[in-house]
Amino acid sequence: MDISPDALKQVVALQSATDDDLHLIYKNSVVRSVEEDGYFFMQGDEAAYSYVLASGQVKLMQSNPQGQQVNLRTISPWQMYGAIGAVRKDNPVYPVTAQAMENSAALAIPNSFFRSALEERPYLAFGIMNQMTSYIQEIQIRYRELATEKVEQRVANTLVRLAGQLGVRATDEVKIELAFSRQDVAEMSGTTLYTVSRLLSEWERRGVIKAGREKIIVVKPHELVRIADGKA
Amino acid sequence: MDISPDALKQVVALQSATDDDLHLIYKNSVVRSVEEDGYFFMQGDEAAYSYVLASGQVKLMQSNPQGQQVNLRTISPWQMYGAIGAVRKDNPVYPVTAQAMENSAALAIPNSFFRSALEERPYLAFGIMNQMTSYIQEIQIRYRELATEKVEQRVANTLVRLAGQLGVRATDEVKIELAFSRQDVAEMSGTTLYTVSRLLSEWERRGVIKAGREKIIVVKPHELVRIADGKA
DNA sequence: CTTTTTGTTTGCGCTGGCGCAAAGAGCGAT
DNA sequence: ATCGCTCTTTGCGCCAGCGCAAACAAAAAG
Repeated sequence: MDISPDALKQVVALQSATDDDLHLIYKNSVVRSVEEDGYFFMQGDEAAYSYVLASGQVKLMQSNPQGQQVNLRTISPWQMYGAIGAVRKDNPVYPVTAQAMENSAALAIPNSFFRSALEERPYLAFGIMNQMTSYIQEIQIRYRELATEKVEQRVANTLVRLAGQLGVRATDEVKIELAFSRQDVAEMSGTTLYTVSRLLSEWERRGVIKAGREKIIVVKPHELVRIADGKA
Repeated sequence: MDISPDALKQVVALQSATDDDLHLIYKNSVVRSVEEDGYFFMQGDEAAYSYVLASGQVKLMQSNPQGQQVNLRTISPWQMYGAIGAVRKDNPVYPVTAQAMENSAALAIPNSFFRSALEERPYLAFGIMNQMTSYIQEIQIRYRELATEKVEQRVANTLVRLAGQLGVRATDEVKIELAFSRQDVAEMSGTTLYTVSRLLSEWERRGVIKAGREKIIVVKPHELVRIADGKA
């Protein structure tokens, strides 16, 4: 994997870093490659590194003692993750598990270093705080949806969100392609694989999406939004 | 309301602030009093101030377009809230509504000032980031609970959490008193007032709690925890 | 003390969504 | 081409939890 200090300019959380800063971060970090289905870290592990994804795709999830799990976030290249431990001195433990959805590589920044960098450069902290507030806002909205909306709306919302964040627009019309299993979508929507399957089937019948094995093509995004809003 | 710079030492988010810092913050702020059921700010308002609660109790909630709402957080004195706008330059808008549950007073810190204070004093930013990470961890757990656990467990969990955060221990045994309506608890647990009522009735029959009008006394906390864990 | 307001309880019927089970389909490996 | 693995679909039965409605209870107002 080729990661250069220059590539780090794409990292939103580090947007106000200087070239020197990025070089320093780069020099103090190591690259970690994880193959599909492997883990960057597990919930409960000591949080020693913050990560910047360079290639592949990673999902952050949380499980309860019984092993049921929810997907909290999907990470695409040049997003930072696992940075919670960079801030806390006390019990720096990852609160989530980071699993590679495909072969992935990431820059692992030692928190001891990252922490002192933040202490010396307030403008870096703002980048991190901005990311945190964005995430807080998103998860609060999702929390509200989970509490107040019904499954159909939540699944539609999940697709809309995914399409916006990491959908690949196909050539002609407004087709947006997503690579997720029914189980994945269920864990993102707080429902079951069966219910997701039934909903996708119905939407396919209506021509809103096209479904395949671990693939969902959104044909009429606008219609999905209507469903998400409860107007269908 | 008497708020002194010294009192601000109790604010966890400002724990590493110097006396001078606290004085400066104090001098640049104003006190806002809001009576019961009044609002400090509404979801969507321009986020011009960060608040530190001095007295009373405030709940942070979010509503959807249809007006259904969820309670995200309950603020007790010397907690900071509404600080999301302090960090973001772009669209500083409160993502939640802050409503007083009783007559309350808070120190309103102008974000323009607070922001520059953070820029100049990295150690202050760490206090804020710490608060943010704590909150992220809590809401992620609650999100998972909402997605994977059943109502009985969630309501029990809500009571356990409330008891831990702001329960007042009664003299003798381990009684913990809480002042919330069934509706409040429902909005914190992602369920309905009816279901909460039914559950509380049953638990009262079993002697786990004592219920009153806008009052819940936890008699056997340990038993509640068992229910929350799904072992009852 | 009486009235009004606000919060609580509980019976009842309904249904959204769960989850088993079994069949079907897509994809990689040999 | 065929096998085998994994993911998906769908019929079916079930029940947790919703929400109306009406009675009840505790405060607050007058």
